Amino acid sequence: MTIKYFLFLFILFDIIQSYLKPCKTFEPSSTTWQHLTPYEKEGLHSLCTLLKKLKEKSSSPDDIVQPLVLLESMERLLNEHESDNSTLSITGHSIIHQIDSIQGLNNKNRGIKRKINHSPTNSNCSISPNANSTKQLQQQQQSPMHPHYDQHYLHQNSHNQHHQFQAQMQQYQGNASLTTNIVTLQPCSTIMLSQPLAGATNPSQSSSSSPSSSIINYYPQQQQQQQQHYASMNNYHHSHHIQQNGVHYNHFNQPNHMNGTNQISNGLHHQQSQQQQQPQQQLPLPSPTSATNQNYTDKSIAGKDRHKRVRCKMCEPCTRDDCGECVHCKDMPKFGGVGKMKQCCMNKQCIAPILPSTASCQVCSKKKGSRKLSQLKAEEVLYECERCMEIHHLPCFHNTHCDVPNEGVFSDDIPETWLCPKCITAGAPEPPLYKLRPIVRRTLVTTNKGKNGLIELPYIIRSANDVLPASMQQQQQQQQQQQQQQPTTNEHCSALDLYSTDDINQLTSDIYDYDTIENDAKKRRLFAVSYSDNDNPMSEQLTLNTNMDDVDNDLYVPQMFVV
DNA sequence: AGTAACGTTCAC
DNA sequence: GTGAACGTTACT
Ligand SMILES: [Zn+2]
Ligand SMILES: [Zn+2]
Ligand SMILES: [Zn+2]
Ligand SMILES: [Zn+2]
Repeated sequence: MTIKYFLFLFILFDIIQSYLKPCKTFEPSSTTWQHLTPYEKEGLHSLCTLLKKLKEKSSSPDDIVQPLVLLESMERLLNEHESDNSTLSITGHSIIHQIDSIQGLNNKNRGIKRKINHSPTNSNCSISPNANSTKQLQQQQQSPMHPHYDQHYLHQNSHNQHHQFQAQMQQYQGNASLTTNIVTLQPCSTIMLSQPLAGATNPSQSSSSSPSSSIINYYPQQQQQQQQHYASMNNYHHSHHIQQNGVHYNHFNQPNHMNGTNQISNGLHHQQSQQQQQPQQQLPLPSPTSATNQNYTDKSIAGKDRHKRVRCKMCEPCTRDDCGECVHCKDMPKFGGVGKMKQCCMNKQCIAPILPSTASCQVCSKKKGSRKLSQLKAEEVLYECERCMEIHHLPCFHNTHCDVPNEGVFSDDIPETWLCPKCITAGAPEPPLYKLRPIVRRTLVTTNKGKNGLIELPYIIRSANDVLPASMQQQQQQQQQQQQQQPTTNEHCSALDLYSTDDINQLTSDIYDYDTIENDAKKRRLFAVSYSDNDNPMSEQLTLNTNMDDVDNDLYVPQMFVV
């Protein structure tokens, strides 16, 4: 016991000695004076007392070579740090959350400044650039600061951290030519480095666009509550049942509220939608009425009605490894990033996104489950409508919508996707690409399908005499089928024909491994065509039962099905 | 519970 | 129009 005890003591002494050594050369007035925390002082004090006692008993540990000297230095340290300000010592709280510019370096303030809940109790303290009053700092923690420090953020509860921050900033100001790096490693320590961490960033160069800012914080700011507005796509169907002939279309009230995916947006953005009835019109009209943001917020829709698509894990990109080089990889913790972007590696974007196993039929509520597509019987396959986003088993759909005259049309590009008879009947206009799910849109873009990957409305667009007798419909279906097999005018064009050179450049510029993806897409198209050539799909459809187990066919819904 | 990453929101 | 951020969903 005693041995352990002394060993412990010795280690403590050692640590304290080495820790305090650098401080001896500074005066308390120096800006680099290291203030001790109350705990350090308390511990030092008790150690000091203990060593004194031991010495009086002449039983000081053998491992302490010069107990007297040690005792002296400890006492001196205690004296020197008598008046230390504990608020300037290490507090365990990170004081800097985002600093991109120091003294005009890297002035650009990047990243999102989320709109803060404007409640006065909000404790976030992004610093307002034009706030000059320091009173508010004490009143609320909305921390305005010296204007010089705008674009910098403090954490909450930062009255004392404010001092810390200023103390550190003073060092910068005092050493205009010297670049000192503050690295907040974790909430309990802030370490000052005299050189940049990675690479030898020349301080004199850092006024340029060097991405490595002088202060690096590995701990992001306390996360603000992000109020997400899920104007669920399922909003769409709420009025759907009401109107049979009218066209429901999501119109755009918020042209600036768009949907981006990190780095892979290809210029197509998803807009917030609101349902609107547009009787007998094909084209969406922007609503003249001003809808507020609240119109888009429907928290009742949260949760189960929100479903997403997931990667198939079987296509070629899905089987790749994280490249470790793209922005998303670099953001991942496993590659040393902080994990803010939370996106899949750009090199392994799925080209056949599927419904998740949790997706369920809107009629019978049965879940898809973890079975592969090829293991399901045809009537067990769930299909999501490309436009209304509803998910149904085909039998369930027809059981509940027997009044809907048209037949569904299936996508040959996106698994488990169709254009439901309701939407066909309603003549829902083709959604712009940016209204698709990012993962779906990406697939269409990377396979060079673009808008041609969208399912076309079969009848209504073509002829004015829409209402056809059932037999005629049957005929037309067959025609459609044929047209699909012998590609339609649209598909007839090679993908390159469909885009201007500029478009191609636009498309290709963002695609990481474009050639590979394009080859995959070609293979897929070939496969789809060959499949539908073999049999007469028309006669097979209803009894199909997806007996394609010998082919690895999980990813690809064959060409056009007619239900 | 922990991790991956999708979809929405927002700043620029 | 574009990309970062981040809440949320899906998977393990
Ligand atoms: Zn990557
Ligand atoms: Zn995939
Ligand atoms: Zn069902
Ligand atoms: Zn639909």
